Amino acid sequence: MAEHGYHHGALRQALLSAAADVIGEHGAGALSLRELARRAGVSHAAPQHHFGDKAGLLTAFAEEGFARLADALAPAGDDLLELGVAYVRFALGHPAHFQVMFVPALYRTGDPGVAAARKRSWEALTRGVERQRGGDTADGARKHDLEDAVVAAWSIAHGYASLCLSGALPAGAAGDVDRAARAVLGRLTGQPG
Amino acid sequence: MAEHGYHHGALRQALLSAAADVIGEHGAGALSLRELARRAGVSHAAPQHHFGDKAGLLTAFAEEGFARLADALAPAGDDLLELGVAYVRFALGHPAHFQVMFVPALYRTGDPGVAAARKRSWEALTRGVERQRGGDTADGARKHDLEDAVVAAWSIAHGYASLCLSGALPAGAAGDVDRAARAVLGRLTGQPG
DNA sequence: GCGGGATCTTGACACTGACAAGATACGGTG
DNA sequence: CACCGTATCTTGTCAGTGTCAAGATCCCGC
Repeated sequence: MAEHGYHHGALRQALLSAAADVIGEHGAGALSLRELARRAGVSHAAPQHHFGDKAGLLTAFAEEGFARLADALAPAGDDLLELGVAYVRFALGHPAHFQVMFVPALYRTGDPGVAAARKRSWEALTRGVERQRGGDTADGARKHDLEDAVVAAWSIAHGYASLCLSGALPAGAAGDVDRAARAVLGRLTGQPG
Repeated sequence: MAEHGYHHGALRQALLSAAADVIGEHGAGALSLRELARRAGVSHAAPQHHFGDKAGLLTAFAEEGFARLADALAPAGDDLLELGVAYVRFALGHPAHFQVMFVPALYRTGDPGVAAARKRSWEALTRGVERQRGGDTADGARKHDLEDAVVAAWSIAHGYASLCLSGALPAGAAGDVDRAARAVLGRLTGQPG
């Protein structure tokens, strides 16, 4: 599985994996195709064949992220609070992916693969809100209201995750992710304490 | 005020201003000191005298951002909803600053100036939550609860702003920022419609 | 009016992303 | 098995960038 002379065998995945390490440690700005090639033990231009250019690599990286997010959200079913907790857990568990996914300047957001994976995630979120609100979304007014509710739920989960990752929060949340996330996200769904 | 032969006169501010343009258009990753120098009409190494290195420039840029955020939050007083709206309005009105401020890998987050400006912003946010909850924060349990409430409020405002900027939201919010923000942020403070 | 420090320039070096052309390995076809 | 086409990887090159070092120019206080 390694040490082939010429062909690496699984270079594409190796590069994506190395990218997660680098971005997680030093941020997306410090990412270098040549550094990834070095880590994978191939020549400096090898990545180009698989991804075309840097944006191509990050596009694949973002797609991988959205796919994993949708997978991480699935077990939560349609329980809104659990969806939020799963969202936060994904962000803190895959900081590099999360970081890239929401910076459109880094990759080609219109890429079909990315769009499909992103749609899966959005649908998982929407399902949770629909269920919590009773499920009747027939008339326009209620539909508009539903969208606001989805955005609100997504916002608080996304914002909490972002603030955690950016180190802006006054520590605390470090150890017990789920509990802290629940305490914050619970504010939205009703239970105040 | 311009066209000096050797001395630019206000290079530092000109560079920060140019940085806002570039980052706003092409993202922080596309920022180039040489490009900034070109836009300011100075030589390629001129920025170094004012900022030392790229991280130095972005540190100054982030500090400017936090200072402007604190200023933008001040008029909202201690009205929690208005604070949230002001926060979102700042983010959408200063996308470049907002984008840099919350990516610690880009600059020196420990810089004294940055820390001070950030503290001002945090205090403005906390004030709003304290007032909405009645003001009694004496005993420990309630204090802990207060912190959760601050984080929740900050999270939803920050998350909504981030999602808007990342283009992840299904359009809509574009035209009427204040209304859309109010509809979303209102979910947290109680009024459901 | 002059000296010193702040401001800017010029020149250089290593590193990066991208391109082009060539080398090597793999898989199917005869 | 021999062969060829293609996917994969390499080597070489170029412009652009960040950073450093040394020098030029300007402004202010004395």
